[in-house]
Amino acid sequence: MSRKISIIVPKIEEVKEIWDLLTEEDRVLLIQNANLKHYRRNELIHCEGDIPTHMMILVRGKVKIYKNGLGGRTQIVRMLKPNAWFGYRAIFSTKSYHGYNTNAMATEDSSVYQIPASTINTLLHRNASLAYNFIVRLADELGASDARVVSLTQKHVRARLAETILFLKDNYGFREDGSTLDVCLSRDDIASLSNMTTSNAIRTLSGFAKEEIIKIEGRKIKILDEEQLFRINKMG
Amino acid sequence: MSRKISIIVPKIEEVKEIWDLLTEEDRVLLIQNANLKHYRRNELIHCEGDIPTHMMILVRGKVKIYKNGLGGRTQIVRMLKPNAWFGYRAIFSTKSYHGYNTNAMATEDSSVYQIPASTINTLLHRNASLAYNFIVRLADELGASDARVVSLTQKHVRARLAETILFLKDNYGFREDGSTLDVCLSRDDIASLSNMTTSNAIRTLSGFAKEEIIKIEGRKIKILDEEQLFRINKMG
DNA sequence: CTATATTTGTGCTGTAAAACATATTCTCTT
DNA sequence: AAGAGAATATGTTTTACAGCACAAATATAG
Repeated sequence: MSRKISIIVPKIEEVKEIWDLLTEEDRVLLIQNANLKHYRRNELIHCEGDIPTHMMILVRGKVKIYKNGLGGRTQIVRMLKPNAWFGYRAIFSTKSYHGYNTNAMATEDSSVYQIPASTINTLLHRNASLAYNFIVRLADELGASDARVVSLTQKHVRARLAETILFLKDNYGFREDGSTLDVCLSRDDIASLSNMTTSNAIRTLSGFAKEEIIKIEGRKIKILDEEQLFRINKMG
Repeated sequence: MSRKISIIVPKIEEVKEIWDLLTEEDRVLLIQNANLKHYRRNELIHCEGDIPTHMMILVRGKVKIYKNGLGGRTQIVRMLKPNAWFGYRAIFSTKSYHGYNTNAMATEDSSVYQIPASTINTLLHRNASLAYNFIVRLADELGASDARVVSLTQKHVRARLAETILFLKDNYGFREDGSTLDVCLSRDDIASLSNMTTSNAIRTLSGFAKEEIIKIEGRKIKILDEEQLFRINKMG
């Protein structure tokens, strides 16, 4: 049974990160072409191999970007929060003739503006500030990705999990209580973020709980001792 | 004792990848500001923490970009060949107030054009084609970096080493004989590329040699059975 | 041209984390 | 509300690979 629910999302004009960079002419083009889409939790937004036709701006919800690895193992490469742009890397890459090389899935109900690749390319070629903004975004993401290579290959499970928890805190922040992460992920997703098996994510997580570094209540994670998480992240 | 040796490098005008995108005015600015520098084998070009002041274009030699990981372990994140641009990510990133987060070292005698960050920023803000070119480069590198995360974390040593050998072949190609890699790296560098210990790189490399997949002669690697390398890279 | 350091090559040992096995609890669907 | 299928939890076994020790071969310097 489907029930009508009113979903509140910002208008494209309210997505300051992009709007403020545009000229009047650009804005008209964007409004004419931006298209809002809604996704439910666990719905796939795009898939490895799909031909990228749109850039997307997440305006509500949370999205995971992940790759399918060997033997069904998946690796989350990015986690998005509202106002994040995504799906644009594949548009630009010379190496994307085989389509996206990541999957995007809503980890909670989400809304997304879709902007055709052609519109983006038009805007980029006539708006240097926008182009520069893309360069900065890509540079940041590349820096993060390079850093991830080292963390995920060299750190031990405890350090990797601590890093994941701290990342989730930095990215999504806390709820009203000031200590519970404002994001709910399955143990499996936490494992994919931290490059470990689900068993190990569960085990290590409950280890942290026993040491009173965190408190777990279902999928809610409350940080009790952030200092200690820093230490584990650094020292192992 | 220093002996004068004439080093042959292309003029900045001959670096087509950038020159062709520039207007007459841009070209004047570039020539006025580009500065050629030479580095000997194993010389450090920039270092983690250094404040990035220049973008660089490698015009002769080979350079490794690497990160210092835990306990002295290093991780090579990119290997450059002539005409590669580097050092530009750190210029753009909003997260680089602590300087570069990678090191760059010449793995053989190399020459590099240095272009001040200010010059690059001026060019980017008035030349949309150049900006777009940067976007494409960054998008490609980001795609490669994301792929690397999965390869290095999920594949086994044999597969990782096979991937490294195939990468070196794609990146640097063969010598005149059509089968010897046109690049000489220490076992240590091969290990850093493949995320394994030096011992394991040596062991696995001589394993491949025993299986007649490759032939090793000091640091020279000759590919005997590329098909088999593909298979090992894919299947493990 | 020695002397010292670095790189390369092998074997052995220990261990972190994957793989597997099995409950138990949660959460969808009908 | 009941039953099926996920997701969570925890213990046991296995193994891939790091870590170490040491020898031989190269490279570098004095």
